Amino acid sequence: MEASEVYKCIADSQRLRILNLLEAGPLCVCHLQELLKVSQVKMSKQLAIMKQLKLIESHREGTWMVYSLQSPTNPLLICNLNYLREAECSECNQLQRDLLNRGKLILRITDNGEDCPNGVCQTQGCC
Amino acid sequence: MEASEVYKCIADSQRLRILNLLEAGPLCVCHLQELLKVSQVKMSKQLAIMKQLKLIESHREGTWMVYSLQSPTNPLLICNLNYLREAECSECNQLQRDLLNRGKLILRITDNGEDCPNGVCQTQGCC
DNA sequence: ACAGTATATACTAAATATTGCATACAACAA
DNA sequence: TTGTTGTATGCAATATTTAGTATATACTGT
Repeated sequence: MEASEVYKCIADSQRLRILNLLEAGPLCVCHLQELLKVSQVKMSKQLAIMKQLKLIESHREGTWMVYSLQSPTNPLLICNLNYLREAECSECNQLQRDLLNRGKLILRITDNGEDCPNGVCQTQGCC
Repeated sequence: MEASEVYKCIADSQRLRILNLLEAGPLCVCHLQELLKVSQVKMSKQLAIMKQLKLIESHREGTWMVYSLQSPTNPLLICNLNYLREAECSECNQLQRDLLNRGKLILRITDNGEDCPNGVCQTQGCC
């Protein structure tokens, strides 16, 4: 894949945030929506864009669609995620906060026994 | 500066090529035009975009405008240029070829004693 | 078969980015 | 001053991206 396609993708900070979250583990659409506080339509479209680029992949679990980084993961993407996690800018701080919120979300789901894609929360540190 | 602004900038492969060339040393507009085979208007506009983002800076030498990476250089930009120089994709190969062509251009200029911004070719490995 | 939940897509309007032409400006040389 | 070269910019046309509404699909439970 061309580098510029990856850049165009991560030039949108919402998409960057999604990729950052997915690098930590798979998530279903509704939880991504909740973490990013974004409408269903928009989330679905963002995911479709990245799926088309083969940066992410999805599988169905009942009515849920669970998304994860496509393996083998794109090295340019990983390179940039690693860089941004250490860097200082408001977007970078957001990426950190997102990961913390992901942790809280998973905790809440397991604690409350909330519905979640089949066994994913327990077995894969998600969703 | 926000990361997404850098990404939006380098998502355009022409701008990426310009930045790659400038990382090797300063160049004036007409030589950038020649190396990228692009119209004067377009080159000028691309440079204006990157100057506004403070990724590059310029100074005048007679009628020439000489552009270089703004120092301190943007670390995210450098990180990506370094990555792409080692990577395998058609855009990455283009970056390599551009650097070779830059070498040939400088050689030709010094050999032929072509006009060039004052002393730049001799003293700074350019232009 | 029907209703409900989760997700995707078609279509449209609005916002942004890109392109090219014409023109302006800045320095220089005659 | 005038002409020339190198470069920048205003403007209009075009292309691309984004955002929202409505609707469709896929699965589940009854």
